[in-house]
Amino acid sequence: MVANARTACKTKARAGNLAKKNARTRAPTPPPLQAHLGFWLRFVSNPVSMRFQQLLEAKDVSVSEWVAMRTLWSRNETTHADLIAAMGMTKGATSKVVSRLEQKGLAKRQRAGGQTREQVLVLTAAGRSLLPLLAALADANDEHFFGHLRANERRALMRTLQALVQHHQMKDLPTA
Amino acid sequence: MVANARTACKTKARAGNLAKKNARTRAPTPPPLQAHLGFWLRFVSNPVSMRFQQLLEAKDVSVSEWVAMRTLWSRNETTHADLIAAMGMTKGATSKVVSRLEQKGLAKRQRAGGQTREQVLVLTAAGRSLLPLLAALADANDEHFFGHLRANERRALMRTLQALVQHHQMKDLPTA
DNA sequence: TGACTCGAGTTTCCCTGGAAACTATACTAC
DNA sequence: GTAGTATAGTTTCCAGGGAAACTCGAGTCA
Repeated sequence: MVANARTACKTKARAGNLAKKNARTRAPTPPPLQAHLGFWLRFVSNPVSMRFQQLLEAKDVSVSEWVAMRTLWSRNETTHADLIAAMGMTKGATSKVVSRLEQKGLAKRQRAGGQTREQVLVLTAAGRSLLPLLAALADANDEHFFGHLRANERRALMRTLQALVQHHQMKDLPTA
Repeated sequence: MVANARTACKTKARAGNLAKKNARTRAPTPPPLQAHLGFWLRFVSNPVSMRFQQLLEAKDVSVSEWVAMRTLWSRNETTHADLIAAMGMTKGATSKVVSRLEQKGLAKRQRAGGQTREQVLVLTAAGRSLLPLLAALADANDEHFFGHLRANERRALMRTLQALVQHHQMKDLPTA
């Protein structure tokens, strides 16, 4: 119970009492992990991401680097702020991703025209030529996991997920 | 191109040539991130997990600790090996989770009967009394994200995800 | 019994991301 | 112009997980 005192310190006596009460009244067995949709989402999402990560590894690129590169590809000029918003990571983490891309020679930081302090980020030639390969890996990974679904099943799943994003106004890009 | 040499070193000239060819032939714009189901899965899964993580934080428990605790709850005797399999983490990471639980007084390592080196892991009284609270948070989180769906929509989503698990024989528990 | 091997669990090292402190540039007010 | 403030981006520190080295108890075979 020692360490639990630390636990309780945030929720104060209320939580402690509740816990005691639950123990005393023999609360029914709580629902299993598998009862939650969140569980299954992650259960599926994890291996999908992990496999993609392994595919990218052969090209010495991480998933977040891929996301950043694909984001830069779409736009002529991307500011660091844009990238932060697009990637849904903190600015610190984003900065580090850009630094890694720069080290690998796949992207460059550039000062915007009028000496502003904002940066413009662009893919290098190497980055642009590598990107289609990475995109192919992304396609292959999706195909591997979802290729056996019928077209309407895939659409249904995608629509469901998009509807959730819409409904909850989720805005962050998944990155890791 | 400097760092890219490093990239190419694994895939050798083949990849390099392919990249060059793609650049030369003006490959069509690769599909956007949003074209992939994997993307949407993670897009939804991430905030769900993150919100759950925040809920758990108030009880000073992490998601992986919750998974471990919920796993221990279900069984009378769980060996460390069982837990590793159930959590889908490496044994090193699992060991650390158990250590944290032990420090917090929520679980205990015990030697199995005959002096074997295998451990049996059990929740402490504190752990058992805390668990229903955590389970309630899991329920609340699921309700928050999926409560607005109709029962048949929820079932459809869950069945789809479970079918994917089945089809690909995914076995790892999501943990982070 | 003693040397060897096997394998359960721990520890160490490294990587990545978040939080927050920090730096430095640009803008505002005077 | 100069002081003060806001903010773009970087750096530092910390936590958690994977990989792999390591430790040590438990069998095996001579």
